[in-house]
Amino acid sequence: MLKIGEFSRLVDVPVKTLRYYDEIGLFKSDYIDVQTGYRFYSFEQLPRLNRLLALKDLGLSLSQIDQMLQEDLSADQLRDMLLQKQVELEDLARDIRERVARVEARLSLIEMEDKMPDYEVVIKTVEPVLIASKQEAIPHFSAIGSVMDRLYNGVVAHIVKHKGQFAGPGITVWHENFKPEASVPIKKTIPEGDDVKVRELPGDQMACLVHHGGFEGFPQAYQAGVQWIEANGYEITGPSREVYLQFRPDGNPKDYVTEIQFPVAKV
Amino acid sequence: MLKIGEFSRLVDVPVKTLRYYDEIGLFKSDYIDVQTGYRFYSFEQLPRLNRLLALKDLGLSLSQIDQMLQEDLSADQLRDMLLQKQVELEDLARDIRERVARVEARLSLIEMEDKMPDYEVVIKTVEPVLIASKQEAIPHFSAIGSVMDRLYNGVVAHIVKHKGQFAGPGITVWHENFKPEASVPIKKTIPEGDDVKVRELPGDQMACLVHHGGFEGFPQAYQAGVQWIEANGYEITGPSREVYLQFRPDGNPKDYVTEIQFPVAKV
DNA sequence: CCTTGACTCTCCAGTTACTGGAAGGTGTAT
DNA sequence: ATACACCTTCCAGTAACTGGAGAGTCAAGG
Repeated sequence: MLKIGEFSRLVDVPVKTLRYYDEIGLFKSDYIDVQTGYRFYSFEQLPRLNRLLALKDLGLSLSQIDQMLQEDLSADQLRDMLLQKQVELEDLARDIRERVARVEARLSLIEMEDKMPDYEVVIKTVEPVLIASKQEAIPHFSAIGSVMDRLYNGVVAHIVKHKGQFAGPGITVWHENFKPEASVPIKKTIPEGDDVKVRELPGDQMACLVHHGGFEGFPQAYQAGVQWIEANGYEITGPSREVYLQFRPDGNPKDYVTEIQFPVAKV
Repeated sequence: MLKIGEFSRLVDVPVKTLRYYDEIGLFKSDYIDVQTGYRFYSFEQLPRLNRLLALKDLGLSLSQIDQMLQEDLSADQLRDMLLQKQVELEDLARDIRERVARVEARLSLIEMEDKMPDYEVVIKTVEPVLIASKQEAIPHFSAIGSVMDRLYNGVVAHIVKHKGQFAGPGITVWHENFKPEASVPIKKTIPEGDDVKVRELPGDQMACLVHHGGFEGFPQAYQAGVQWIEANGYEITGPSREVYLQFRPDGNPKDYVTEIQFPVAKV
């Protein structure tokens, strides 16, 4: 019979930890002196503790270990638990590799620019939204402003006409061939018009970044987004979106806030 | 100005989490209504939150993020923190790879034997111990028993003669050429004898396993130990030891408990 | 025999980054 | 007027310990 300190030295497990295992019932002392409350451990307990420690070394949680230490567990059940743990660990390993890649990407940015990047890209899930929208090709780069004005005015007029309720800031979806879809979220569906469609913009996993300021800064922002997506092992899976979080045609462009979203998936 | 729920949807962070960040001062709401206590967030806060989320994605703790969000941090400091995190992550990655290897080793054992292994091997650090010891080559396999008896009797007699105090169970250190060193831990140093040495057995990282029963089972136990060490990417770096945790020459061999220790290092 | 120091006990608090729930106030649509 | 969604604070719980306070126990030395 060994006192807790002796046993602790023998198995190289802190006294506190042994008491904790005792408390949660994972590994009870063999015998407790009624007078003093001292715990006593025996050599017969070593196999159980060593098995416990070996399983802990595999990264299993104490409650999983508790299950695995049950005598009546079949080899199949044991295998299943280990297989599950294996999958878990491999997921974790992948996760960490990605993390390392992100840290490296950021380090190289800092090396280049000696500061944090201008645009922070985050992955998030956006909810589907019901929108009314109008689409039109842009004939020439310089015409973007006027075309967009026209599109949004058309959509807004249509919504107002059908007494629709606005549900958020405007969103431009950039389809192929430089063909923007000017969309305005609405609370409930309304009839479609000649050229105003009503549909649900699907939710998706998006790489997002926020741009503060006028539209002249957009190219840089897009570039930063695309670079991040490449560097972090994602690929763009659909049309990007611009969400005009803060915008008024008569406002100061400096105060504009736009979120740029790229639907992405892990390569 | 956005209420917490709206902001939550915008940044895809749970309301609870935003409140928590507010509480710990990591990310405060822009403004709080004095009447209602409602938190309000502004678009100007997006860059800080996005940076926060990006850093969180790297695996930094909230307090580290808090530091990195300070405005007055130099690029050098930023780089140092990231480099440190990189090292940390790489350590973690290695750790997980090793864990996966151990899980696989155990799975293959279970496949073979349809149960948990008979010997659990654990790595632990053993403390240095002061010992008195005597060494002698074993002429022939069959002579182990008698030689050991003689050695231990000699050491014990020597200790008693010099009024030394015993400090634990006997330990045999198996040096090369089948030359065991019978050692008995003592509390304080005593004079050496003709063939009894007094020295400190160094502490080390050891792969340990516990054998219950008589000496006839030792070969299997050693085999299990060596196999584990190979399978788990360690190598043996010195003489192995046997610690006779429970042993009496007149006792029943079934009750013997012996710990076998291999000094090891990661390959 | 007494004291000292090492050891043990229980109980409580703190760690991280939240999550869940209860009880109660607020804002808006029908 | 009343649902209902939303907001508030406060409290408890998570995993696996770790640290500390205050009090009792044990063995050796003087």
